[in-house]
Amino acid sequence: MTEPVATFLSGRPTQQIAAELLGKQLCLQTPTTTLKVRITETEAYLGAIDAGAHAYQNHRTDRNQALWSPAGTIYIYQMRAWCLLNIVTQPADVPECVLIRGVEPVAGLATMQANRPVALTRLTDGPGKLMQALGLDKRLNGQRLNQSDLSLDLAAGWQPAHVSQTARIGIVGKGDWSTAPLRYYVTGNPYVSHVSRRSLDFDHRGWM
DNA sequence: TGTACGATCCGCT
DNA sequence: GCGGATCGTACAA
Repeated sequence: MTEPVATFLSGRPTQQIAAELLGKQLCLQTPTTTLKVRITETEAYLGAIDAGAHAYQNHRTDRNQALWSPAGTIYIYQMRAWCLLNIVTQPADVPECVLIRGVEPVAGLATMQANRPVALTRLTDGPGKLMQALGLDKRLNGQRLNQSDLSLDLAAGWQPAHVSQTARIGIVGKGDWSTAPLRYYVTGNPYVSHVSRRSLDFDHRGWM
């Protein structure tokens, strides 16, 4: 992992990292092209204390062991028929992460639409959808950002005009953790899950 | 706009 | 078996 990314991911709470990842650019090197996307929606998962997290009470399995690796490690797991992308955010043995729930296409749109032939507005507005559009699966699980085909390019980021903060999606029956405001998204951006089409900013898509 | 349901993998009972 | 950090289709209003 290159030094700027290590610095970005170190020494701050996972909630703050989740918020600041909005607008940052992810790059995926494929055999034929480079796919680029900007992050529009994230969720923070706070490890051992978080009843909504896979690492709750340090519960460790074959599936989630990447969470105990250092910040910058990629954690991908399968949910039903879909794979979901997370970035580990804390030092080794602190199993916190950020789930990437939405991204806005920047480059390689034709490849993404070939991977996922749906309308543009539904291409990457969900955690499983964006993985299908990028053509990713569990093979990247346990690898590291910027030391694999997937990298975080901090220099190319955009700035959200406004960030919305809500409860996480799909965390049901987990007490206060079901309502904790740990989901962050670029207000008005169309590439965000579970937003009504009427509330979108068609001029700037929520960017400054 | 919303609710219901099946697809289909992993971890638990 | 059952349920989950999901998604697409079917169907109702």
